[in-house]
Amino acid sequence: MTKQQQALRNVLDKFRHSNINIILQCLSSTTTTTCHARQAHAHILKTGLSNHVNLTTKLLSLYANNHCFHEASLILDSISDPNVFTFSTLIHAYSKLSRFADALRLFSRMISHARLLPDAHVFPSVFKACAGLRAFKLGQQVHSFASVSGFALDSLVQSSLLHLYLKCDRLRDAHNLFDKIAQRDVVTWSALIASYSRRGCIHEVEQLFYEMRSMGVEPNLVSWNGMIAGFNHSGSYNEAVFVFQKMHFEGFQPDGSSISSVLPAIGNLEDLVLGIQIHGYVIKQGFNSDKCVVTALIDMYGKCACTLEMSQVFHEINEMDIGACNAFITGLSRNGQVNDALEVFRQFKGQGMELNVISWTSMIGSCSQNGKDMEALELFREMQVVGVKPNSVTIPCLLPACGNIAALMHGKAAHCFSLRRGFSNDVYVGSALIDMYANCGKIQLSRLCFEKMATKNLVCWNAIMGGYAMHGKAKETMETFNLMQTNGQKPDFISFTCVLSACSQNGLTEEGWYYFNSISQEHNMEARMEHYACMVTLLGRVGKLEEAYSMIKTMPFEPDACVWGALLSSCRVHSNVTLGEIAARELFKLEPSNPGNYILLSNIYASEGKWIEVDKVRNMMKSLGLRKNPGCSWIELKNKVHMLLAGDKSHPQIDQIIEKLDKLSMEMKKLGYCPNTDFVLQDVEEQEKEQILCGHSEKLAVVFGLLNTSPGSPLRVIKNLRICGDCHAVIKFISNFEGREISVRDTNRFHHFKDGVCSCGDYW
DNA sequence: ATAGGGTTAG
Repeated sequence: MTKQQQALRNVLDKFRHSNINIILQCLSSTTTTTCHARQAHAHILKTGLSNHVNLTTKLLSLYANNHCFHEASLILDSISDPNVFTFSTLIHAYSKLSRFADALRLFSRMISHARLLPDAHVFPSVFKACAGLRAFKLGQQVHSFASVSGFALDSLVQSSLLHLYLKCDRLRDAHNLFDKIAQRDVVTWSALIASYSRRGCIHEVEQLFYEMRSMGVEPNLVSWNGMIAGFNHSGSYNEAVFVFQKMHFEGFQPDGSSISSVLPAIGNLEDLVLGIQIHGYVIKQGFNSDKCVVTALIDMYGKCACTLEMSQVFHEINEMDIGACNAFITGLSRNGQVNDALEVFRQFKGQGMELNVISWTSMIGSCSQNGKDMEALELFREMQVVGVKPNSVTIPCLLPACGNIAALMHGKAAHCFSLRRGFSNDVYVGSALIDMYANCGKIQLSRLCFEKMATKNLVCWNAIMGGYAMHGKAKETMETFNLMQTNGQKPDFISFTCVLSACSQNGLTEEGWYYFNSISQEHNMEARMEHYACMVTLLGRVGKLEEAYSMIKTMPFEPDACVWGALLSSCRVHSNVTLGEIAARELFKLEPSNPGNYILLSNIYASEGKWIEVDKVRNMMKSLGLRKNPGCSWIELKNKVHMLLAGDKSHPQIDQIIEKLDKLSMEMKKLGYCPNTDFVLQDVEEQEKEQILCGHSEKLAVVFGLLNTSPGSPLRVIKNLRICGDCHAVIKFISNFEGREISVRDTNRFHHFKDGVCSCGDYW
């Protein structure tokens, strides 16, 4: 080869080199596919430039960023003399694509086998890998190594170490480090803001935001987004929307992150108008391919009860995403379509969709909130069979299902599971356990759980008080109520409902008035509907019907069916026709098709011998098509029941009751009627009722199961059976009612009672 | 080649 030829070759090489270099540079700044990487690779091989480290490093990066880690590591191995650049590139790619263990392995290979001294640039990727694996100790070792290598004060190293601390929940260490960092730029500040915002510490977020401004660091889009997310996590939805608008006003164009942070807030505020505006913006800006944005949109429409719009957004998705599916499932069950949700869930599963812990948890939660308790238990089992690990959120979703059907063994199993997995200190898990044990009739175990909890928040205190109240333990409820305040925990409206409910069940008028008045006088809060309802029940129970009525009249809001129902059932007990008529009239307006109200009124008339009025109510029911209800024919039957029960009213025994019921139902059947459970126990005192029920739950379930009852009655029985703690009886009982309709309001009332929120009404 | 942000379950 002549010198000229050699020179020409060099020029050509250089030309090719810069050519490929330009191509690779272009590729690295755009979205590429594996195909691009292969073409570039072929080009490099053809031109014989594969010994140029800078070119192969770029190629390696191209492969790695397209998830072709096998090719990338082959290239690394093929380079005879790899430098820090090459290693860093691959480490960075591993970290970026969440292959944290691979990143750390390669880092270790670089410093031990290749004996290369890293520069400061590689540390952010390594710390990110440690953070991703929550490997705090390993991170500290890497930090020591960085310090020995002379990078201790490098701002890159410090910032990424801060990130590691934050990800590993070392907030205090992070703050100390933050104070030491000399050059705090917008990235450092934003990292801290984001970390506090994830925890919902909105005061810290606000403070940091304004502190950074006063230090002359102007917040960027990421800082703003962190602030929006912070308000969102802390439940300050109005503020989240306000900050979003303010950010826009200050000239920042919201990006996908801003949208997905603000949409949940809009959904929680049910501000559909704003939600639709944001949807428009999403379409205009082309964010509808962003998975988080789409998920947040589905969630928002679900929260605004727009199921059609929600389905539309969901079905327009090109590439299915588990987040969107989960939001869709929850959206359906949130809007009372739990059967559809279950069907969709099964479909996803059948299609081989990889359901995650959120999918299973939300489905379990939907079932246990909608009376599908057995399904919830089955799903919990199934998720573990397919290898999805339940987490600390799954347990509080599952436990209500155990409580609803008094499935004590399942509840205990979930409790043990929580202990093993270390969830038992979680306040949500603890409160759900307290609630579950109370529902299964094991109030002592509730108490034990409560006492074992290291930290107690308002929810825990309310849970134990609700348990006591449910078991009619007024003394314990009041003691706990006082204790929570000496422990510095302020009561909320639920706490008051618990204590008032306990007072009302036990007829403690004086105490009831004291707590009721203290709501506004001592605690500067306003009494809510349920508090008034408790008071009406209490006054009604002790026979102060006029006082109860004047309470209703002076209520600052329109009384609901629970309040009038409480008055009506008291009127039944104390045979007050005048007030009974008033209450019934209101109830007929509020719930025209609830037969229970008509029955109660006719009960009152009958007890006063007003047979003409009884007939009128009966005709009213007939004209409304409520004929089928067994209560219609109650007068003839009631006398028979009373005759039958008269003999041993003081201490009735279950066997005798069953016997009488048998006789009764035969009599009734002869007359062409079915007995109503309300007959059986209506004149028995509460305390006695529990005595009767206790220990005889199964028999009772069988008896009641045979009866054709009004909608309220099965709920009453379920409650009593739950307090007996007899799972089998409850299940048997529920299965008797499968397919029969229990109205939504009844179910709500039932749930209200369960939460200790409502003690009123004619059912309990 | 270089750090920071978002969604869905209580």
